[in-house]
Amino acid sequence: MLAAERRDHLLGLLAREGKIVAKDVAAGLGISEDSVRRDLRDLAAEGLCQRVYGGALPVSPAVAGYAARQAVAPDGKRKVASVAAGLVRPGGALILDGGTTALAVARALPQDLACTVITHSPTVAAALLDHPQAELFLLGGRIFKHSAVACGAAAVEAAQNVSADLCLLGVTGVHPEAGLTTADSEEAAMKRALSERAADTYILASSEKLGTASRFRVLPWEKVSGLITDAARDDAVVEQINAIGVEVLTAG
Amino acid sequence: MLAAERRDHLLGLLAREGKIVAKDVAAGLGISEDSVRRDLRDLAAEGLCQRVYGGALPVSPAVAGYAARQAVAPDGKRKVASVAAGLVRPGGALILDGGTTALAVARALPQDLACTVITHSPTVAAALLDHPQAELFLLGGRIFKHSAVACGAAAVEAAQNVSADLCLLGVTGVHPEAGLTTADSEEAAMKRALSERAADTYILASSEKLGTASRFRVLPWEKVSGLITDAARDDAVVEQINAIGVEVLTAG
DNA sequence: CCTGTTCTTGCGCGTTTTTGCATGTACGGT
DNA sequence: ACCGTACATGCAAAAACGCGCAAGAACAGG
Repeated sequence: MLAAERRDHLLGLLAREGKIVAKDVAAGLGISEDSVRRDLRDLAAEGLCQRVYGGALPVSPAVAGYAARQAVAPDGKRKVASVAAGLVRPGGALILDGGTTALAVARALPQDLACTVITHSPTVAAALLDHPQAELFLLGGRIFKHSAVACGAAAVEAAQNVSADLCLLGVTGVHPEAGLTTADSEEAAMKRALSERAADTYILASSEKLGTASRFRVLPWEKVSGLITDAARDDAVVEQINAIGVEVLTAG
Repeated sequence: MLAAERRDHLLGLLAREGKIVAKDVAAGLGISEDSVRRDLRDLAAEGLCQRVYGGALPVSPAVAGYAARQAVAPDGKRKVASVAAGLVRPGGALILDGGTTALAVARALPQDLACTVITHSPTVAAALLDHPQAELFLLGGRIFKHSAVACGAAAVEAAQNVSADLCLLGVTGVHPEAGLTTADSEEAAMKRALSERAADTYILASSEKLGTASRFRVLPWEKVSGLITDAARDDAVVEQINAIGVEVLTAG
């Protein structure tokens, strides 16, 4: 049994049955549970499955979690969102990323703020429908369920036709050396495209993202105007980022 | 039964039935009530449910979802949506309009239907995020707030790049002579553009729309494959439309 | 063909997580 | 106010996990 063959088998099983129990697979294939666990760990690192105690589940449950997650914005994200919302000038144009933090920003925008918001996230767009003064522009494309945003060639192309004063990006990894990273390459490309269409780019990073890195790089620090976080001003990672020359806005 | 799987099951149950009774679930799954209680406590800690004596409730009526929200949708629209959802073939491609009736269709689509849905409505897109098998394509453009859909030149242009088997359109006026009409010219143009990209176009029309006409024409009857309504089969307007040669699907 | 290296795989071992049960406490209906 | 039920907590057994290690296979280069 080839290793790659085994991984395919696991993915097939996952798609067919909706779950994987490490013990059963090991017994069925006559290999050790360790190998199964190792494979599962690798697949999870590539975002192809979700590792859970006892086996693995498809990544899609993460989507179900998304709808539920957006109901309650953790305190950290709310603080970050509030600071970010303060950066938006009346009459200005804002490019707003997708994800839970960006959604929190949308909700934190003053109800009667007159500005233009450009987004590739249907949930962000839906959240801004009740801002009567806000002009909304939606970037279309194939929707990546994982994070509920439009990505891919069509979305990047659509982004080329807009420009703005400010771009607020969410990422999954913020690291002094690795820069800004995210788990999906398409998403990374999309965020890059958005950033290039704005005069200034600020990163939304609740404290748990600091010091971590994901697989795909979004931007190097040079392309970023600032970082918005709820971490303490004397946090080790915050100080390192400050030393690079990036403005850090802390939400105490 | 994996622990994570059990938690998903609980969340699903919560969304479907609007409540969880710890005892029943424990009996149904053949596990101890303690495990159920522990799971509920964890979910509550993450803000995914509200713990109550005896079980749990959704964190907010909005998340309760589906069962509750659909009850909010007027009965007529729900019936129309249900019939419309039945027209969608597995593996097929559907162009879905915006508006409350189209949103009801999105919610009426089977959770695990594998199909492609193209829409210019961020709310429809958001509603379909939890359909793991559905491929979603969003048409971008300037958002018209009153109906919450992308319209205008960019949106029409984006629509030119897609095609589908079926297009489901909502309108505000359905009249035997005036044809299909709506209140906004941009929206009318957008609906026209969508209709042209699909092999078949069906109109979603709850009974109160029948016999009325709005300012801007969307389509003449010749361009329409059928009408889906909750009006009676022997309704005067329905019979007139039938006489024109348009298929009328009634949702008894 | 031989050798050193790298990668994979299975196993042992200590650690962590889960789970059902028992106990005492808090709650809600009657 | 009382009684049954639901609850939290502590506990111990079992399962799952991660890590390090060593044997073996595959591989590259001389």
